[in-house]
Amino acid sequence: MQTIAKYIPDELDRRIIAHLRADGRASLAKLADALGVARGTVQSRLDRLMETGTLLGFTVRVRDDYDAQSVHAVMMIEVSGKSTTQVIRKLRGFPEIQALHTTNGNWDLVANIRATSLSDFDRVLREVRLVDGVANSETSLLLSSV
Amino acid sequence: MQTIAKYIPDELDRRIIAHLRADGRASLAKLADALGVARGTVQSRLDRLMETGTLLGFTVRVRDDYDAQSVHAVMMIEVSGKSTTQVIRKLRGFPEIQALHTTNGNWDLVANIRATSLSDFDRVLREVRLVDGVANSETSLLLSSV
DNA sequence: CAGAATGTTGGACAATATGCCCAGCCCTAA
DNA sequence: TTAGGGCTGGGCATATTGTCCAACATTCTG
Repeated sequence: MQTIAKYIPDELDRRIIAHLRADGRASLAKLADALGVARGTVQSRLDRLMETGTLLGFTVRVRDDYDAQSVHAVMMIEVSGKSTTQVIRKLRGFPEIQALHTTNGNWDLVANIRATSLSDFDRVLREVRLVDGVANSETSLLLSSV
Repeated sequence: MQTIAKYIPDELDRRIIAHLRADGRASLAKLADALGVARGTVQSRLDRLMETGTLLGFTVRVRDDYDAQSVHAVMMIEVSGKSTTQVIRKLRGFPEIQALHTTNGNWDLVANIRATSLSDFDRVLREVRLVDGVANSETSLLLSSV
């Protein structure tokens, strides 16, 4: 087994992240301007933050009540063999998978799924189960928040 | 006072949002390509989604342990008999339970748990299992966001 | 200490992406 | 039928990105 040293963001990294949290689509030029550093610096920092996994990606903030009429579920996934990394890469391609976590115990991955309709949801489930390396899965539809 | 009619996103809006959730920095051209519509369409839709407040803004997804080292888990709960309502009431009293959903299938409830330490987490698990009406449970520690 | 490695800077450049405009087309409501 | 709204494909100027580079400062290392 290999020990992966976690990248520790420094002051500048944190300022970049703070700005991106407020505006995830800010251009590198604007960020560099706001932070008082060269554009290339922001660019390389951002690359590194992504490579090291400190930043997982970019997303959009949606109004709270947006998901009212959507299908929400949690899917537990068992991965066969050592293909976890590949499976993760594949699953990250599903826009319906809102969050993806590794886990311990009976399962290997926990996915948060959101689809726009039951048929859409059904399609996603089928597709996920067809992903190479997905050995088994168990899905719980979240019916209501209580 | 003026009544603001809430803008109702249609199918295309929702597909745009789904993609942006997966990649908030995707270019309009790529989105248009992926969705099979003209770039101008995506551009005007996105403008409208922002103007109407359906979309609140863009942000970055940061690795879980960036802010604090907290323990995050999802707990599947089976309730015995017809005591679901009572169990829910009890569980809602746990500050560590961030979200609680009813569900179908093998389990009755899905709880999102966040604790500040492993020992704290352990305490919560024990207490939940002691709640009257909780017949069975299965907890998956979420190790990392991927 | 000297040299190497790393990071930042300012600048350059081509390739992309954006913002804005247009005319034409289709559909729906009046 | 007419008007309005939305989508399309296109054009065009500007902004942004990805990628280099040489120069300089700082840190690490033997």
